[in-house]
Amino acid sequence: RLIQEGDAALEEIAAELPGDTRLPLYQRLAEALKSAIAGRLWRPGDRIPSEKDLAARYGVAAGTVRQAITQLADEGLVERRHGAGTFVRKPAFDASLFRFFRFQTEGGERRIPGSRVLRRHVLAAPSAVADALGLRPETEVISVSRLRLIEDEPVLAEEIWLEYARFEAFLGMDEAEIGPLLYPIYEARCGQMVARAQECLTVEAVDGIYARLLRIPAGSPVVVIERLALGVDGAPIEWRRSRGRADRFRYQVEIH
Amino acid sequence: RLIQEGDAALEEIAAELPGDTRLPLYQRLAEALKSAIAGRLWRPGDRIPSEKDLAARYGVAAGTVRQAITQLADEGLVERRHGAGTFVRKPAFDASLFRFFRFQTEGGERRIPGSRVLRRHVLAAPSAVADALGLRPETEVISVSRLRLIEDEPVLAEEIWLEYARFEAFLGMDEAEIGPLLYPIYEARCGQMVARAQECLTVEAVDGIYARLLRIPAGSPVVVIERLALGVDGAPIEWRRSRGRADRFRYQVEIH
DNA sequence: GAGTGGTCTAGACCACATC
DNA sequence: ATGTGGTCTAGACCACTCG
Repeated sequence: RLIQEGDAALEEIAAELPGDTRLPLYQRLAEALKSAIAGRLWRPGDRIPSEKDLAARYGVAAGTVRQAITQLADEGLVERRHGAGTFVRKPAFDASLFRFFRFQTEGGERRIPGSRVLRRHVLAAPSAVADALGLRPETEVISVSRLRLIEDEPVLAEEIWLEYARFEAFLGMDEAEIGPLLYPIYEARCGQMVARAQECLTVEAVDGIYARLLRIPAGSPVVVIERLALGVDGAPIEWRRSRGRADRFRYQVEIH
Repeated sequence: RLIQEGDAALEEIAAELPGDTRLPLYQRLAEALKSAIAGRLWRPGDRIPSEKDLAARYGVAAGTVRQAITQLADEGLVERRHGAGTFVRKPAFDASLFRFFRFQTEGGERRIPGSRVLRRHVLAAPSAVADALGLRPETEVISVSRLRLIEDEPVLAEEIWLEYARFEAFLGMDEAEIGPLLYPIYEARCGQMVARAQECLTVEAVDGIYARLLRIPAGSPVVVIERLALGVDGAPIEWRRSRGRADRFRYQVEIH
């Protein structure tokens, strides 16, 4: 069957997929699949329907489904396994931040630092925070202070900002319930799934408060990492500023 | 320069696809296209033959050519322009390094810093250099010291290492001929084309020599950028270590 | 208008994972 | 043995660029 402008059959099929009909089919399909993941219809670890199934369900060619899934795979939302199926990926961003640092734990293995939440409270968003999170000024936000340690040695001091309306459940949690990784908690308790993040790295001289937290002399250089975590739909979820000792910083990039 | 029918360069390419027959067709085709770029049959800025042409010349389906070119595009070797053609990209890595730094030139515009070559000489490769460049120990290499400045203010001190056998021509150049960007020179004078690079960033306290070059107090923090530049075939071409003031450092990443 | 890349279809066969 | 993703073909039409 040939597809032509004004084809009645196409109109019918296209109506099943949401979004601007002028957009390519595979992009609208990709959006539909993302919604299914964002809406937790398909959860991390799940196998999604086969490409053939999806093609039949949406009434498109297998190649089109393939193109849509390729986009999800490129964005890291999904993982293909030859012969087995396509699976929703479990995000693990907290671990990725620590690729930036070398924490010599005797053997030099990579470990997820422990976490100590120092403070959680609610306040009207400072303008920088409202800006980053895309909120109206004065929206209520949660501020979290947190120290991360390896073998009782502080390696990173973090301030974390969350929209109160979305993260009220986090505020109610007992401190003992909060493990070293926050994103699984966001997902389980608050229904907020982090899909990707942007980070900005700079170097500063550390001030008194953070010097004390990190147990280094005031004025020592620290690497500052500002992170904006985004949901599957691209909306900001969390804004975070972390400080770590510059003398342990190490970061690798590929340039293309 | 356009690649045209009857072009000698094109004739040479039209042949059987080399490589392991067990590999997917599109990968062997991608390799063949890369060779044409590495061998400078198609040069930066050139338009390569159309997908249809390539399909006909290699006797494969258009979709297979498309898949191969997609791979080159993903690797940044080539750029597609809808309706116009597919073009070999001109690499511009020297500029990309300077995205890491903010150089406030009054108006805040982005500028390529000037270059002052301080020293060029030949010696037996130190083991770290031989390692990085994949050379046998004691191979002769060229060491280059270089300072980069904006409005007469030093912003970056670089040490650069090149294999003597490949870069003899560079050593013979007059200092006045050497502009701020080295990679175009490598390409024009030495036939060495940089396709991509790996960088590793750390923070150090600056020692006396570099402090003097950068005109900052000894012991100030500097960001150290180690770069390994690779050719189209993935072989190491240049190893470089640059030092810049930490207080002007700024770097942004997307995490997926 | 001619030529280019971009989207989409339909179907074949293969390599791999799982049962 | 069955079903999955991976490769490949052949051809249609669309959207865009350029002379």
